[in-house]
Amino acid sequence: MKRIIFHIDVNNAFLSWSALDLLNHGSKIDIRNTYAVIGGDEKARRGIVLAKSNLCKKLGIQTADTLYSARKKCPSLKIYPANYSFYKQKSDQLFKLIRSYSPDIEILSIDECFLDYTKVRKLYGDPVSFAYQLKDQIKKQLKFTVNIGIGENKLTAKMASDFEKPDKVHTLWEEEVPKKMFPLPVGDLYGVGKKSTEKLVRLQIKTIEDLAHADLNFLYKYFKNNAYSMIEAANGRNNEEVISDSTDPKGISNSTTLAYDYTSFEEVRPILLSLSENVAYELHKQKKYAYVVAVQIKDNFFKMSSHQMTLTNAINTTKEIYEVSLKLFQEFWDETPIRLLGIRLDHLSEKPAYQVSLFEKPSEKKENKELENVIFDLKNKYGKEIIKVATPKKVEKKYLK
DNA sequence: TCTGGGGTCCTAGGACCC
DNA sequence: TCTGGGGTCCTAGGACCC
Repeated sequence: MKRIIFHIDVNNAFLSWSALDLLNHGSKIDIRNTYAVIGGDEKARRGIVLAKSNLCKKLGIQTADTLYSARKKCPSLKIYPANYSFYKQKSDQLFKLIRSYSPDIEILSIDECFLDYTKVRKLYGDPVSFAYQLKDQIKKQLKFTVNIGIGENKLTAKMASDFEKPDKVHTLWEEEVPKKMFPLPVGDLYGVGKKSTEKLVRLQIKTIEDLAHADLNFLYKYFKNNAYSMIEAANGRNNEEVISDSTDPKGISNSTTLAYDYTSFEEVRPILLSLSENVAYELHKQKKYAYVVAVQIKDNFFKMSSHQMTLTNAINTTKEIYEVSLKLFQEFWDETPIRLLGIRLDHLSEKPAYQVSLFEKPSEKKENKELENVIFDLKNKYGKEIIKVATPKKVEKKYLK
């Protein structure tokens, strides 16, 4: 049986939502109709474009451009900071509205989801008219616009929502693939990024049509197992299911770009501590333990590297994560100046699988965990900022004892 | 005042085991 | 008296996504 899949995507999500936030706070202008971007803090070396208005897009400003280059393209550019907690509210409102029509939605990111229309078609009728109705209801109730793409699978639905914007409904049915998708540059295909595009173009594969008709054996030499799925996608074929039950995350990470390059272990320690605390808090919220701890470094040449360790017993406290990350850091840092530091937890488990070692005092361990549970529960109840680290030094002392 | 942060999935090579 | 082979786990890096 043929499926009908929707992909619903908020137009310029962060910028649209910030526009509402500003209007709520008495702004006279709607930044959606101006030369505006949402951008990071340049002084903190986070100066990139997170979202742009359509006017900016016309000037060639792209997401992830440096603000420096964006300003060159548009000297009168206005830059606004991101407001993630407000974005989360808007996102929740959007998914709640969509769920009121069907629980079968798969959330891809803060501003987009798939909806399997196949099962609710009998209730709501023609998919295209329903999509228009849904899009208009979102605009009316939530005051921002979306694009809705409709296809027989996730890939075509996703590609369709990316056609002309904003505030549009597009279909990409099987028979429309040659006309609507084949002429696009190969890099527009979902799953074909910068590196693959460069390689494909070198092989004279420039459009999605070129890729759709490419020889699998030939491409296999360059892309290995990815060659098959790339060709399938180019033909508009995909059989992934819409997965509505949100699956648990596979890992938890937290990283931070430093305001200047760090060159000493003393500078690094409090950062690792605070990263440890953040990931431990996330872990606590998910009631999980981690078997793998990794430390990530981006050096001042932008080279990323990481070092990880698999533990016999899964851990979950700040102290434990901090101790492991200190060890990992010391093992692999080659003293290159550091631009970014991160900690990632992997191989998460429901249980600690903890076996008390012969040489450990179990009571000490228990006390530490119980204290942290109290702290994290307070954070959950009253907000993350309720308990603040007094000074990194002091807390560090506590944890290192 | 140049380049974020949080994810997922895949691959290659080495260790280890039978 | 030249060095098997298959499976699994672990690590590091890379590509891609929003």
